Parts: sequence; structure tokens; C-alpha cells
Amino acid sequence: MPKLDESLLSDLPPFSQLERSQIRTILDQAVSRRYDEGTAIFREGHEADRFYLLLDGYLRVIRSTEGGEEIIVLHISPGQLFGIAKALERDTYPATSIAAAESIALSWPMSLWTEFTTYPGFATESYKTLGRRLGEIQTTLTEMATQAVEKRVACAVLRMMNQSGRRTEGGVEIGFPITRQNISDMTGTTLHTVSRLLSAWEKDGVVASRRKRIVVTKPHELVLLSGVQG
Amino acid sequence: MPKLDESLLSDLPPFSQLERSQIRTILDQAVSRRYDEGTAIFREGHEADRFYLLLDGYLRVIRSTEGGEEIIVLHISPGQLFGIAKALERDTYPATSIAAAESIALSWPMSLWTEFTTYPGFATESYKTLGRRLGEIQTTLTEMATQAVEKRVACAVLRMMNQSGRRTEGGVEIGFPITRQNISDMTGTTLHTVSRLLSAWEKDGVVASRRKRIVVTKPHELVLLSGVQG
DNA sequence: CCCGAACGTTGCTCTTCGACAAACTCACGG
DNA sequence: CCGTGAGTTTGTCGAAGAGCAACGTTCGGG
Repeated sequence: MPKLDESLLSDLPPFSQLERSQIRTILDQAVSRRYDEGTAIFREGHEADRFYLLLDGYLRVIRSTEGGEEIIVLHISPGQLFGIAKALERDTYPATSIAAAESIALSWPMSLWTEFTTYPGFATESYKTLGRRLGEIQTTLTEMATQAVEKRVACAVLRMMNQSGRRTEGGVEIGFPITRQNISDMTGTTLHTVSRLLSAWEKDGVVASRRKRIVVTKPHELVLLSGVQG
Repeated sequence: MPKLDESLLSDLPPFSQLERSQIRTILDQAVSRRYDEGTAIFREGHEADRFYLLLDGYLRVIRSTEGGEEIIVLHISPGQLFGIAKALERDTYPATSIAAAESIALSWPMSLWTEFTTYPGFATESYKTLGRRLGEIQTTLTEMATQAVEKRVACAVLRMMNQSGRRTEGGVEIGFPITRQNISDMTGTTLHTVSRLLSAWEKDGVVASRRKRIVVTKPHELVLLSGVQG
């Protein structure tokens, strides 16, 4: 395995308060791995034996029903901890995580969790992360329960844009590959409906989309469609 | 204020590992208060200045949209900690909690939180609680996204039954007052639809309901309606 | 370069469920 | 004991959106 560089971690909130030597130790205990698009990092219900830090790429966190339907609970961006079930005293992962794009993650055996929580700032940051996620999920739930499909889809696209968007000529592009099916799995609708909505928006010049890629050309218009009060 | 009895806490998981003297200290710092049905204990967005333990009654935890619609995120039963935003490093409450029935809760100033987390078992238990809640919310979200209204309502009723149900002649009764509107707020539908469903179920003898009360007479039938695989 | 698979589009039909409306029942306070 | 308001029931109507079907497009691999 290639030697990892301390600068990988030194700017990330969970580690930013640490000495260079501590970071070195942490890195020496880490396993780094690349995941192809579509690969699972871990699966719902499996023993939570490692915790992770996403270095590069994006992940989808999904939950499945007994009926086999899947829904996307949230996305994970670079720099975030994930698979930290232990923080909530769970011994299995509560959801499955899949690489939405080619991704690289560090991981450590869960047995080191307790030790890590003694590092200054680490526990605080992981609980902040969980708090944010809980809030996000509650927001999604509320949206799902009260908003019509078009608004939900608009919100979902905006959320992805805010989380991963990068400026391009003529708009903000979502930073990872995403299909209509994926969007419908985030919003509890069908890929048909999503396709129709995106076509309509494209006709109005609000978004532009090629296969698996979406560029929001007029973010403000999309905000209006999402129905969020200003 | 009446002197509180140590036995109130000694059997509850967050405190069960503590010495009698520690429990005494904890109780001496607590404020006990009664809340009428419909009263808010705290509100979304307000400064999280106290944390709570529900002694008696039931709470609804609700989230509202900018549009003013409310949805019920989860219920809280006696013995549970709540308002523990600080555990997730938040300084405002992420949701509103309302007494679903006349309720009694203890509370402590949030400044004591750090001290409490040093008590053996306390931190562990609070994180377990949060982990369970996160799981529940994810389940609700998945249900909401994938299931038709009838199944969602059946699931919601079953969940309340499991959490608060008490045996009565001829069935299991939900342990707190609940309106059709409340159920629609849990499932993202309208009170009309809920009313029709309950009427239909009542005709089939699966439930019996008087105003604000619901008795599940044939739990197994309701499980079938909920579509959960056995 | 061609084939097949994965992804996307679009039209049509049919069902579900939300919206509106109106009436009824019960609990409670004066 | 009556009035008021909260909770519930039921009916009708229409639109949103799911399901089905068929076709088009892009990509990657042999």
C-alpha cells in the first residue's frame, strides 16, 4: 500500500485539532481502498466491523424494504465520516452504502473507535455529523409527507447541487453520475415521472441533462419550483 | 415541589447502573413538571437549554414545513430521554415535542449534560436511544416513499400499538388519545382518507374506534394489511 | 464496427387519493 | 340542558401520478 500523506487528514474537522504525530499514527492504522461506481462499501444488517472516511468520490446511503424497493436516504461527500454505527451503540450497519462515483475511502477497525473518540475534536465532530444527518433525514421525511412530486424532485436536485455541484460553462453540474431512477429513489416516485419533469424543465431552460449528468442552468428558477419560501 | 423518589429512576436504563446516592443527586437537580394534553414541552429552533426524561404520558415529536403543515416524526414513551440535542452537538432543538396525553417529565439544565455523560451507562443509553430513533425515522421514510396509503396507515397504527398498546377486553388499545388528523400527520395523507380506512377496517372487525381512541381487535389482520412479509 | 445492455423518452390508460362540501356526534362548559 | 367546537363520517369530483408499453439513444465491450 502506498504511504499516505498527513495532509490528507490535517484539514478535516474530525482531525484538525491533532498533532502531526497523532495523524501519522491514525494513518498508519488506516486501510485505503478504491471503490468502483456501483460497488457497496458495506451493507445494511451486516456486522459493523469498520468505520470509514470518504476521501474522494460520492456515496449513496440506501435503505431497502422487504419488498425489494430501495430508497436513497442521503448522500455522503468527501471529508465525511461514515459507517460510524458504533457512535450510536449499534453493532450492525443500519443502511447500505454504495459508491455513486468512483470513490476512495480510508477505514479503521471498529475496535479503534473508542480510542479515536479520545482524540480532541473527533467525538464532537462525529456527533455533529450525525446531528446534521438526522436533521436532513427529518427534512426529507417532512418533504415526502407534505410536498407534491415536482417540488420533491426539485428539492432533491437542489440538495445534490448544493452538496456536490461544481460550476461549469452555463450552470452548476451535479458532481456524480445520477440516473432518473436514482432521483426517483430519493423522492419516492417513478423514473417515468422524473424523466417527464426533467424534460419539462429542460424545455424551460432550467436544467440541461445528458445521460447520468445533470446541469442546473438556472438555480434560482429551480428554487421557485421547489416551493421554498424566501 | 414534592420530594421525588429514587425508585423513579433506579430501574430506567440510563440510570440503572448508578448508586442510590448518585440518583439522589440527580433527582435533587431535576425539575418535575406536568404537561396538559396538547402542550408543547419545547419547540423546534429554540435554544436547547434543558434535557428531559418522560416519566408518564406520551409525546409526539413534530416537524413543520415553511408552509405550515406539520408531520409527526415519532412518539416518545415513558422512561425515554428526549430533548437531548446536545448529544448531537446541536444548540437548538431540531423538532417540537407536544404532550399527546397528560404527561409528566423531569428535566435538567443542559449545562449538566457533560456531567451526566460521565455517569456509567448514561452516555451509552442515550446514544442507543438516538440510534433507535434514527433507525425508526429511516424506516418511516422508506415506508413513506414506497408504500401505498393503506399500508402506511396500517404500519403507523401497528407501531403505536406496539409502543403503547395495552390489553383490554377485545383487543389492544393505543395508549394515548389520537385523532384521524394525527394519523394523517404521521403518514402524509389526509384525515378524510384515514377516516375512510378506519371505517372500512371497523366494518371488517379489525379495529374498533371511538373518538380519539383506537382498539386493534385483530392485530394479525392488520399486519396482513400492512403488507409486511412474514 | 456492431451488438447488446443500460439509460432515457413519450404516449396512453387507469387508479388512487386529495380537495371540497356538508352533515353528524360527542364532550364539555356555562 | 343547551350551545359550541372539536372530531368524525360520507359523498362527489377531478387531477396527479403510477403502470404499462413501445421506442429511441448512448455507451462500452468483443
